[in-house]
Amino acid sequence: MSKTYDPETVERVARDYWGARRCFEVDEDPEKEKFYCLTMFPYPSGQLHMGHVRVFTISDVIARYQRMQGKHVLQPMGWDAFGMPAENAAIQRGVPPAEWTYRNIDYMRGQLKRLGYGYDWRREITTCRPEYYRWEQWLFTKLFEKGLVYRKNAVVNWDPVDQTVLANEQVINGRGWRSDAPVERREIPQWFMKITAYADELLEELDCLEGWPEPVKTMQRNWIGRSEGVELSFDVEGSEPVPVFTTRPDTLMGVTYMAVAAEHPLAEKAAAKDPKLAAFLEECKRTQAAEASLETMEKKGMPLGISAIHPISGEKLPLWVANFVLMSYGTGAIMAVPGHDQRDHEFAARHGLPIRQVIAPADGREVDVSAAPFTEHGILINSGEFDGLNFSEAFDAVADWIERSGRGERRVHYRLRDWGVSRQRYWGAPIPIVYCNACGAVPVPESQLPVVLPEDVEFKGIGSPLKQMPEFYQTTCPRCGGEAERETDTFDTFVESSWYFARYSCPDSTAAMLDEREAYWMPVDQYTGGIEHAILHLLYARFWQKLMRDFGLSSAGEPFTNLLTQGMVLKDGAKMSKAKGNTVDPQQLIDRYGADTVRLFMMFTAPPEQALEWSDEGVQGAHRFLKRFWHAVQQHVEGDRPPPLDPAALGEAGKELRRKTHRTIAKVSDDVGRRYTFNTAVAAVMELLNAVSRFEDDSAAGRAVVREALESAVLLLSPIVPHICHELWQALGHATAPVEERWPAADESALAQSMIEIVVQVNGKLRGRISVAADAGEDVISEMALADANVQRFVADRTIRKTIVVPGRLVNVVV
RNA sequence: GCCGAGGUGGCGGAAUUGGUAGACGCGCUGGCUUCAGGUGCCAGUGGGGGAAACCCCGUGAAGGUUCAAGUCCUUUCCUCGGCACCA
Repeated sequence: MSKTYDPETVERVARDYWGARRCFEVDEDPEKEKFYCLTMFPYPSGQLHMGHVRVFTISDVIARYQRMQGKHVLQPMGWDAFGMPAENAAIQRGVPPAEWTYRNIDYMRGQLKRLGYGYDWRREITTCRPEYYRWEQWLFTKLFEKGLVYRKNAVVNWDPVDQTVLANEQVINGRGWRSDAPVERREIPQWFMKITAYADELLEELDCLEGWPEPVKTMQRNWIGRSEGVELSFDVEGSEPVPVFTTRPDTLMGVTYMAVAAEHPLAEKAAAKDPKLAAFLEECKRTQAAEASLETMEKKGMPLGISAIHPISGEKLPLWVANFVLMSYGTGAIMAVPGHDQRDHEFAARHGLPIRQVIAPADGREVDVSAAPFTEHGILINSGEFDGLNFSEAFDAVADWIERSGRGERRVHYRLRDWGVSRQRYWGAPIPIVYCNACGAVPVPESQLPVVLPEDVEFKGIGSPLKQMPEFYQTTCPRCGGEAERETDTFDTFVESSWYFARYSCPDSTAAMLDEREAYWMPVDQYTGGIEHAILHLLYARFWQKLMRDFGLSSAGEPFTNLLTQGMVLKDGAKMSKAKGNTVDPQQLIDRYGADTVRLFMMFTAPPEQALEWSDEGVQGAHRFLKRFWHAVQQHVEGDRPPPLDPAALGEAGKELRRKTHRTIAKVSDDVGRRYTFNTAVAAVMELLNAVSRFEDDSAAGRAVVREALESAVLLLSPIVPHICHELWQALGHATAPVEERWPAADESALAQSMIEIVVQVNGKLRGRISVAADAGEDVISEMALADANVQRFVADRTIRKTIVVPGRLVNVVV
């Protein structure tokens, strides 16, 4: 064994060993317990960033640990290869998106191999390949037949200068990022998937996902946003009645005005005769479509000049158009109760509309609703026959009244909206639809799939190149054979990432989207990825899993049994990003220190769910530890090989080191296997190695204890720093490799201790420590505690009111 | 605005079930090694007092529950993330 630690060589040897033995290639084996360990696959942006290294290392540690538990572990890797950056690169550098993407994939694959991740590379998936996306096109056509997809108008950000649709990301302060022109909201026809048809199931099954973090489930629950209420119609002078949805029918008598969205037909009808109003609607349509900006902007509005009629009182209610009412939620119109709703109150205060109290606090408090709305549930007042009812009584009474009068009914609404999957972009999977003048929108038949995206394109950045390619869009109708045009929009890239996890089980299947191998591997046992995907990706993936189940492609209803969401990598307190210029290139660190140092730093610096603060000194510290580890083993193997360990022959110091070894095994097993706190696992092994370096018994028995400690440390660290552990394990005289070894088990007998330390408190403050027999009774312990000199000083002649003994931990004397 | 996470030494963090606050590492200080820089090794390191034994203070802020609170409750301040076309 070399005297100095040379990561470059050590890591090459380990990699070659794993590669030659195909250690990470797995096929279905019904005899063995499977473990499917997956990370969210990367977008091939060019090179790995620190966030990638972090998430892949976390997953690789779990996979390698599970392997050492004897499980049959699948860990695949692939590329989420469609997306906007490829188009931007094409515009900026004149490289076609496909070429740019494939080049990036080749480079990043090399980086992943260099980092030593245990992937089954035979299963690699690249989503921009027709053999992959043909199956999502296929499923889309099946969904079309079942009525689970449909086309309707939806709002996009439109850049009037570049004549193109902009992503929210490309809108900066309301202007196009390239043209700097004010962005407009424009309605265009787009394809939607009916995720709302699965809203209840997506919501209810969250309760069964015990392996998911509670915050993620809460976010999904809120996102789905199930609310029970009533839908009712208000008559309008000279117009059709306007339906509204409310979760607070108990506040019906507090309605003082009504408001509709700018896109609402009533608003547009009124604007036809009123240029000022038309200008206001234009202004609303120019502002950004993102919810965050809608919610924070001023509550602007204009009266439509017409009134609705209150269904009970017959009172006239002015109708307004308001920028905070969304056409996409509920009915696009609201009954406004300024006395008991925050937004209605702000709007009423700003526009001088009346505010009326109809709910009083149940505890009899006085509230002034003209100053601030009272939004809690309470007792009805000023509501005629409904006075005195509480929330649920009033809900039922008003809902019954509405249903009896035929004005509406109880309804469940969801915040969740159907998923718009159309993107007016080139670099995505073509939506497999043909438009025929005679037959309308016709799905492409299975025999004509895939609809292949042409990769050899000229890219100018104005609109989608597909619109300039008649050889792509000119076609014949699959139904009538007449002239027809293909859809030139492509899928949202979330479509590819909604089913790739299942496809890893059978990536080479040409006959079907999924085959019988899926049943062995799915669902994923451990899924790891960024918290930023807590809602959209994870919800869409759950939705697609249910679709695949309902088409008989899978028997699993949920795709991911356990979910780990890792934190971001920060530098100087901000997320590492090119825009902020605070990135650190992992490649430079690998070149300088080796993969193990980078992996160790990532695992040691913070627990996986927390944000990780970058530190150059921390990387050096990790490297220093690996050098110390190397030298500890190197020094040990230089001496004579010790005889087998005989626990009975050990002295006190030997027993102590052995106890430390087995305590460390127990702690690291728990930290890595259950808690996923890799930072404390590393810390525990560091403590063990510190104990080894302080241990001075160089006798045969002493060296045997040291050997056990070192061998344990090597196995315990091998999932985190696999290359160096591979080398050290063999240096310690083993013919095998850690990757083939079983995880060590703590020896209960080594943990036993005859004397333990107990802390003594007086009135909750630490005043002394005593050493007692491990099996001492409470009486003996409190007697010894009181005998302690320092404890005596604080007790003195005061009366002891109580003595609390916590076995094995502490005594608290209350005086 | 809504939703979610977080706030502990100079820094990253530990404290797993309400029971010794600061494990482990970084940094810093002193010493040894070295021509020197670096590396390596040893010791110290929350703040204040003390020669020491020890004592007082201390987990964003303010209250509360408890024999005992970083941990539970109430109020509050601040930071970060998501909000449907970034992936």
